[in-house]
Amino acid sequence: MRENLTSSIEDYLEAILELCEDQVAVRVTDLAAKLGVAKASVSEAIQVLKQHGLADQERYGRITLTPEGLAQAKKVLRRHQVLRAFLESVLGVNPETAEKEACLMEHAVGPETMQRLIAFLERTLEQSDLDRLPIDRPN
Amino acid sequence: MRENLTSSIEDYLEAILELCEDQVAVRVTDLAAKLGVAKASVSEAIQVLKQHGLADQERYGRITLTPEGLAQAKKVLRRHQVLRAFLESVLGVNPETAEKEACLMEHAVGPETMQRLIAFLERTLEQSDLDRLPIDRPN
DNA sequence: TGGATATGTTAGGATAACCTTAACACTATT
DNA sequence: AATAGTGTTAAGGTTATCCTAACATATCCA
Repeated sequence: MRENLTSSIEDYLEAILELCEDQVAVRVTDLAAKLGVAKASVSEAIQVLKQHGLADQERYGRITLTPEGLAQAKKVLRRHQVLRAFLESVLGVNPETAEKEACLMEHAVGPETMQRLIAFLERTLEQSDLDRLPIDRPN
Repeated sequence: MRENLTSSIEDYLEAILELCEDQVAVRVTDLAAKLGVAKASVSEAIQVLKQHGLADQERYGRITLTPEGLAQAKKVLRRHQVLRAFLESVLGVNPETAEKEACLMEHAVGPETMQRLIAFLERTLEQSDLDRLPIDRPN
């Protein structure tokens, strides 16, 4: 189950995590709305996540992440946030652009780069900026 | 002709430019070797580049870039180099990883980010590092 | 409790972007 | 002009997306 995920599947994973935060259980409908795709597309993607052991869902039920799926999702989300913070707070890129490009770049950076980028931000940014980055060390 | 290029097509463009540098004229065979694909795949990609007005090639002839194609290719190559320099010289990422990830990220960053990243490097890096970045201002 | 409404699944396709091999068409070299 | 190298084309495969429409289940409330 450790093959690489496609960008799109990583996006689904990330979206599930984001929805979890305020809604506990994630519904196909909400995911579809958030990602702007048909419910059928979500159902398909969930099958893929299940095959990878990253999500669970019983028939007609809500979607949850497995522990492994949660870990993966957090990594993706963190990559996103760290990249956005870099673009916005270090480079001064327009927030909208930063958001959009972080979304694309998040699928390209590996663990080494992430670790180093975080270290860089920690010695560069104000504490107030860092506080807005939920960087749980273990992930 | 100003639609977006796919990552793959940008890669072809970049490779053509790189081959141009030492070989003047670029052959299908060389491109195929460089990119690790069949010659047929190169022929196909060239058709796409032609449709976009980015490359010229007469039947059975060598490949050249149009002025527009050259400009585009330079942009892609520069994005690559700037990103690699950032990863390697600022973050200290392993050169091989930096190269690989720059290759993925180069398709994700827009002009604003590029401009700001270059400015950042200019105030951060040693002159000796900057010298190795062929940054023609106009592009 | 039994419809109405919302939600989720499945089947069937469409599209796009890749790639390949094999056969053929040129070109160039000797 | 024969050979070896180079480029093209045709035909097809794969994979990852997405969609619509029809159906299945669940939920809610009158």
